Amino acid sequence: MNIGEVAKSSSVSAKMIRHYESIGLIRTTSRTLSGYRQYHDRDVHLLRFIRRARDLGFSLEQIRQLVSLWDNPERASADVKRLAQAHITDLDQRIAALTDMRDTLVILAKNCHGDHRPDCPILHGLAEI
Amino acid sequence: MNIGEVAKSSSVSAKMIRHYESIGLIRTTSRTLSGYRQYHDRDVHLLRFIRRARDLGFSLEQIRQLVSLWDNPERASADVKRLAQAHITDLDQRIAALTDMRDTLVILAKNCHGDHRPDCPILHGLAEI
DNA sequence: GCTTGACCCTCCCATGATGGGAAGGTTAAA
DNA sequence: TTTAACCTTCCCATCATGGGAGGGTCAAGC
Repeated sequence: MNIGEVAKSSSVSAKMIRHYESIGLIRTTSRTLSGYRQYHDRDVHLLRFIRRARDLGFSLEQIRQLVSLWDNPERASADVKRLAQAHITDLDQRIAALTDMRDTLVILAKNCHGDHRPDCPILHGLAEI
Repeated sequence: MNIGEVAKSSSVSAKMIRHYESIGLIRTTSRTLSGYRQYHDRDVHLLRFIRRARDLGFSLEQIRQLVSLWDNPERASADVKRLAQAHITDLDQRIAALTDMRDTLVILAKNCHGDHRPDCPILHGLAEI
């Protein structure tokens, strides 16, 4: 399989596949005589795994660890769970931060007439909170 | 005032103040003979305004518009409100995306024993969702 | 008057994940 | 043989922020 086909069936762009190779997240693969990368089914599986981890918001550094656990039949599920829970905590913090922003902004916007007049509690709030 | 004092009282780092100047978010300021930037109280106010807008998650591009509205006594509050509501919508989308990730991950983690055994629904989920 | 430490200056580089695009080689079908 | 659709590497951009090098300036204490 060439990189384009793998990209299509894994939903990871060719650009990203090359990038993941360059940072050592996936192994270098064999090449044809003309230099084209050659892939197999197992590469598609790995890239799908990576893609799903990305979709869940894991960083590439975390994914590196997840892949290594995935690859290791001797792993302890506790190690995986620890990674997942650290990420859940991080997500919770980010959600909380965004929610705080949102709530503040909603309050400010609620008091703004939103008409032709210049007076605006939003600008006021930004200037004087 | 030198840049360090402004940085301290606006909570915007000197590094960022220079950067904001370089991208035209704030005006260039006068200099001493030796080249030190000189600031006044109004600069501190502007930087605090910018800092608060950043704290609410506005992008520098949005802040550029907010600053221009803030500066303009003829503004219509509707323009400010429109900006704010676009940002609220954006925040809501980001919160929803992160919450989806979190919920999926929580479900996966709940079913994971988290012990010494290798079997792990989290890895399973990533490999086969 | 000189040293010293705390400032300030500009310039370049790094982050994290992703994409754009240039310049050029390869393949397969018409 | 042409052509279109591939592939290659390399460099640059995003966004907001910081680190650090290399060097100039200022003020306080001796």
